[in-house]
Amino acid sequence: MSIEALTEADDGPRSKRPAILAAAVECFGEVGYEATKWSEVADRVGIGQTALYHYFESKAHCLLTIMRLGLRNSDAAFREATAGASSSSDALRAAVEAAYALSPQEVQQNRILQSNIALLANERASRREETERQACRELVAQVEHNWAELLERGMAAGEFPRRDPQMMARSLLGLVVGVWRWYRPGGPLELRTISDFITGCCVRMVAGREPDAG
Amino acid sequence: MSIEALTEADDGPRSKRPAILAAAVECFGEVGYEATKWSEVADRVGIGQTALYHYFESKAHCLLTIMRLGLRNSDAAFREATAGASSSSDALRAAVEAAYALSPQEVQQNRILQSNIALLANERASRREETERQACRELVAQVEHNWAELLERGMAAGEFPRRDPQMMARSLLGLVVGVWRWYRPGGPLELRTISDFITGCCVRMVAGREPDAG
DNA sequence: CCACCTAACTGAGCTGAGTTCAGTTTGATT
DNA sequence: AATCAAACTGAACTCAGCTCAGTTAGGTGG
Repeated sequence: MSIEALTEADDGPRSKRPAILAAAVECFGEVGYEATKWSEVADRVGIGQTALYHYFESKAHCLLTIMRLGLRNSDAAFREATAGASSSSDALRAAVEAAYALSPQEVQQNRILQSNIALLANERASRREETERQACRELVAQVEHNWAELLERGMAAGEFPRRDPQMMARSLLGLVVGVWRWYRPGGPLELRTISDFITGCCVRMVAGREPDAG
Repeated sequence: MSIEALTEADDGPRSKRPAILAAAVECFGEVGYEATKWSEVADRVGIGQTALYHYFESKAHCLLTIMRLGLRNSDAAFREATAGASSSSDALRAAVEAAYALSPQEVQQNRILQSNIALLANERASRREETERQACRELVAQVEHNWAELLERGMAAGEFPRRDPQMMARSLLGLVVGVWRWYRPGGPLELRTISDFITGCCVRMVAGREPDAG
């Protein structure tokens, strides 16, 4: 199992942090955060339940970490995908395609992020959880900002009609990430097909003029 | 507080079911399902914690009921809104507008539905919870079907370009309900403004042709 | 080889929200 | 007033998340 998307710089060589995160992504993705027993994660990693607390303050702290890393990856993928685009329209296509260029594990990570996004709304009691939550909120704002900036450039260049960039960014994001609510790896639809379809929707939404009424 | 959207036929005159549902909508909407204490709901209604179990088998059963009633209302609102439309384009606009013609309490209900939609994926252990879950799944399918049918008619009539109706329906729904992830009553944006904006997005997505590349 | 240190880990037990249960109250009906 | 069902309660149980005091594993300096 790939653990690149779940590793951070400050993990020592003996650390089981990435392994715990990977196991948690599996569990949370399969049966949901609430329904997974924290001890089940420990079993999959092959350690006692209490060893988890050497790495994470709580089950919620683990979830928030997964969410932050997912957001970090999304942010990085957007930047990389749009860096070399010659037009805003190309950048838009590249950004949407990048959002779906994911391994099955990363898909799970995004589904988890999407399912538990409401967790970011309210303050957390413990220090470390709150720190992760704040980091997530900043990354969400950053991702929204990335899309809004792309839109603003396209509008300034005359490629896109002028519309509220923030609301448009949120709408695009809603459209793009809404897919994780129903897509399942190995399901009837290929991710490539979905990606092309959604790209078309985004382009029409952003670049399209109002069609004639009727 | 309005309790129309939370009442069912088989509630007796002394029943506190609607009151419990209303209190639960408040709590679940404010701090989230997981973070609300079941006893807090009892306190708001003014009954002991155990009295809740006279009406609901569990906290999850209550949540699933809230979700089912929200879906029932969405389904009904769609039918009512689109019944008298003269064209598919008008029906589309009416359907989107109807999705946002909600009281603050119904907005909360939709936010709860959206936040906990993943709960419908996995089987429930207890009978009554599983019954509610199945009902929710059928209503979700029904709502998707409503939108897909609207799109198919528009395509058949030549109003909309031909595209996969189911994927388009899901995309529209993702766009429409995605708003509940960031909208808050009393926030900077009026629901009316959002409604108009999203309507435009939906129309361009569905009726728009691919704009010229560039 | 040993002393030492820190990261990694464990078993036993605590905590509290969700839940069960046996029994009581309330209110309508006859 | 007697009766019955719906509505309700207090005490106790469950069990997943979590705490804590103490142990093991692996690496480093003497």
